[in-house]
Amino acid sequence: MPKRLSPSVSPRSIAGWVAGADRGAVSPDSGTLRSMSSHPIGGAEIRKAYLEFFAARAHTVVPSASLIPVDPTLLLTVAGMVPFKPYLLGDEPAPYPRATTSQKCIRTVDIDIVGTTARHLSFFEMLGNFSFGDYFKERAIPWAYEFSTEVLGFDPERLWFTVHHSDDDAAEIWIDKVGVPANRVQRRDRDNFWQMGVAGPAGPCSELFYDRGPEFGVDGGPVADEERFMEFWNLVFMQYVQDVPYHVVGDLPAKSIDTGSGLERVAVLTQGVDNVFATDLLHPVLAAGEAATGVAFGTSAAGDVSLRILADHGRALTFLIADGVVPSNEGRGYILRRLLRRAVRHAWQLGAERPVTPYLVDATIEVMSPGYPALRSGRDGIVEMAEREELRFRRTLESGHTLLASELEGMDAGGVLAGPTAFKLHDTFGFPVELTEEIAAERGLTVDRDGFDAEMAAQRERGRAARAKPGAAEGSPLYRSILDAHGATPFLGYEQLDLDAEVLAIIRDGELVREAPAGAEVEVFFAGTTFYGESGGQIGDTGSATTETGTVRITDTQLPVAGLHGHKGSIESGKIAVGQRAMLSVDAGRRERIRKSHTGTHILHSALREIVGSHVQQAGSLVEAGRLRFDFSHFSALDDDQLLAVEHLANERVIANSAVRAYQVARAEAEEMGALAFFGDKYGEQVRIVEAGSYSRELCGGTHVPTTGQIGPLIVVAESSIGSNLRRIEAFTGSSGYEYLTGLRRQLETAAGVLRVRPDEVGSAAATLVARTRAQEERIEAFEEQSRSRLAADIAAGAETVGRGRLVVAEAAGFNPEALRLLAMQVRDRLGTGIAILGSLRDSKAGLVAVVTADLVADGVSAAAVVGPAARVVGGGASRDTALSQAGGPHGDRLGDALAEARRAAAAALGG
RNA sequence: GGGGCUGUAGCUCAGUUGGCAGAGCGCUUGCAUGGCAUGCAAGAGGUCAGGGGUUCAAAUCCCCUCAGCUCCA
Repeated sequence: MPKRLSPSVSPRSIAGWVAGADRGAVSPDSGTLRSMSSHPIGGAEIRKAYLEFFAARAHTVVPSASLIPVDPTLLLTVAGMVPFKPYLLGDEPAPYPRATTSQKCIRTVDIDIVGTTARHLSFFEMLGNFSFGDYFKERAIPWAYEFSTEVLGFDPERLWFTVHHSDDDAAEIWIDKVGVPANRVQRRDRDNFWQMGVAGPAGPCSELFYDRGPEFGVDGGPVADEERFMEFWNLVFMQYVQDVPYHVVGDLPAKSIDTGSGLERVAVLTQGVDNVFATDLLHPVLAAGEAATGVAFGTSAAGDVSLRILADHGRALTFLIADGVVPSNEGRGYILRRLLRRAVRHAWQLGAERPVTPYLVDATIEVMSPGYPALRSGRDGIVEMAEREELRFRRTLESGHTLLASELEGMDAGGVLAGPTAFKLHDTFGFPVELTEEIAAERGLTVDRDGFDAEMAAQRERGRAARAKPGAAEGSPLYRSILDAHGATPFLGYEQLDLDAEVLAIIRDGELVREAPAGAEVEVFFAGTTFYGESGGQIGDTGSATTETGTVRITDTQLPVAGLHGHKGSIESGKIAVGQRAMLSVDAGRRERIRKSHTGTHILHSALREIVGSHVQQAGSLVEAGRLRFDFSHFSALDDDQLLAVEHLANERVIANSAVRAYQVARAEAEEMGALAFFGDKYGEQVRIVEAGSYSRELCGGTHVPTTGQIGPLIVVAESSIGSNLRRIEAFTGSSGYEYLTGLRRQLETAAGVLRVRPDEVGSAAATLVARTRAQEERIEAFEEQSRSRLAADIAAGAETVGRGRLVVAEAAGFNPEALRLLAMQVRDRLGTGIAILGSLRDSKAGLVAVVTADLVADGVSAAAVVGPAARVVGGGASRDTALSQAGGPHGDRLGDALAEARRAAAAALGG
């Protein structure tokens, strides 16, 4: 037993977690997991103890951030350090020297093995303590040991440790300072080196392992077996800078600590169970899976894997939806869809007939809402979203199932389903290959998995190739060097459009130059700028910059790296040089039109949320001079009434002419105010809020008009789909909106002139006209029918008896194929027994048709045989029907010959 | 961002090398019937998603647009 010390836990309560921890947790079969000693056992207890432990050591307790990271380069929050990345990388000053969190995370790289191991999860909570240039290894290591042994009560005899083979410091701290046996500190290479996969900070790490005992695997420490020796804590020591992975080029100025301890894994150890699914954090969700599918855990090995997947994915999808992710075919929406569909697929395989996601969501909320209260208030929306997607996928499964059945039809046992066929089912119809394999197996068949994988690889390659093309040469190091040399180039263009600023750097043809001559295409950087760099959907400003020796015409402004404004354009006259003062001047008219669109976008967004629903979330936008485009999440197309209502509300808000205010606040404050924030934008600790009236409040760095009235007409011109659950709305603003309306009015007046009615009568007049036209068409049709009838009678009257029936051959001018066929049928009906052959010349092309009465058809006479040779005479072909064969050809001048040919063939058929 | 697939009657879908637009279910009407998917008969219902092209002839082949499904990144 470890010696008992009084844990140094802060008495002050920690926001968010305490309530949850106090409720205790329920184990699968043994009542509460409230510990009898002072050691935490339940998941919520561990979470609380961890945060209190580090709070007592001067760490700021930071609430779990959203699964949607602020960092636009990341799809999801995949680790506890993600919210702190800017501080760890030194991009932004940390607001506190130390922090501790229990961070919700999603990681799907290991998704295929979830359920098959004791410890892999796609959704998990990461306990972490962080130091931003404050303490380093010397404290991180002893604290990790102290928490493990004294707070968690782990037996020191069972703890093992790894360090990087180069990291003597860490080994020394473990052995000499902490006093663990040297033989339990093992050295590893890349397993104990942390990096981002790209150039940047990196460092060795040290991990803590718990020996679960001989029944779990072989002896020899984590180097030998990671199932028996379970990793539960990773301490990352960020101390190096590397230019490419594994190539260290120097030391980091401020060394940092980033640790991560998987809450679920710790719970396995404190609760004495053998896998994460048996902990109080997962088991209730697994039980919900049993209830939903009617399959009890322990029935079969495959069933157990499925139930575990339901438990894990159920938690993941609940949290993803709660954080605003919508199932879609791209980005994080696609990850959600894949998790959800995998869960549904397993439920389906277990024979579940009812939707299972509502069970999983409710169980997850029950377990997790103490720590995440927002889950409970969002419950109905989460269930609706999940169930909607589940039902949709069930339909996909049904139709894929029938497709597969028809593919397997007629295959003998032992056969192999072709890889491309399996791939097509997967790629085109979304039918999982695992299901294909399983269903094939039921019939004694196998699937060519290699062929499938090859198709899959080809698909991936296509995606990569398409991706590699556009952003050819980024030249990011170049920009980085400018930023490092001069710092950020502040944007000063909210209040003014002109500015006197020094030229800091010039890039020409991908290289830094001292000066650039007339005609050169350049990207120029100034010490400050009034030009807005494209971001948040708002396009970059244009204008000019003039120095004492020349002028640059600026055609676009970008932010190649955060904080650095690149002004792209060409030297219009003279030359410019680094170090000169430049007079910057933004194209004021264009900026004004952009401002109108940007504020208009916010107003449109607020109107959409009000009319369509609060599930509407921004998924991207484009703000240009005079027009805007806004992408948002929504299930289906907006109907005309909704579109009209949105436009109406937006324009009411424009007309109300409310004030638009922009101000800076701390990020936490903004979140409390409920400002709408969106991924893809980068926000520091200080954020800018833009408010319009009382209805819109968004985090936004863009430029806006001071009052909404200045937006002018906001005219919605299009609403379309850009993928499932994603819509796009487009609108004109300002004078573009006005011009669009006047254009429409001109069109209307033109139409009114043509119709000779007042503009407000155009609709009814057009409707009347269409109705009258249709009536006339019907009358014409009737007349044609009559005249066709008379003509048919005349033609039939000219029939002569040949052999065993009557034969008539006639030519009628100007009949189209359809009319000719109808005529032929009428002739046939007046013939009794016989053959009719009609020809028509139209636009110098020949049309032919032959009909044979039913009794002759039964006798073996074929219309196709009669008219086929004739069709060849006019250079065409004939249909193969025996009762009626239609033919034709381009050589109208040969129609007479063709009819003669047809007559001969018909006479022969009649035996004449 | 890059692929694949689909769009035909109210619904589910057929439609052969391009040649008379169909089936089942549903609907209407009539007749039969002691029900639980009742039987028989008649009928209505179509911009073959929209537009352009090729062709003597296009639901069918080609191009564009719209809508939906799906995979990859």
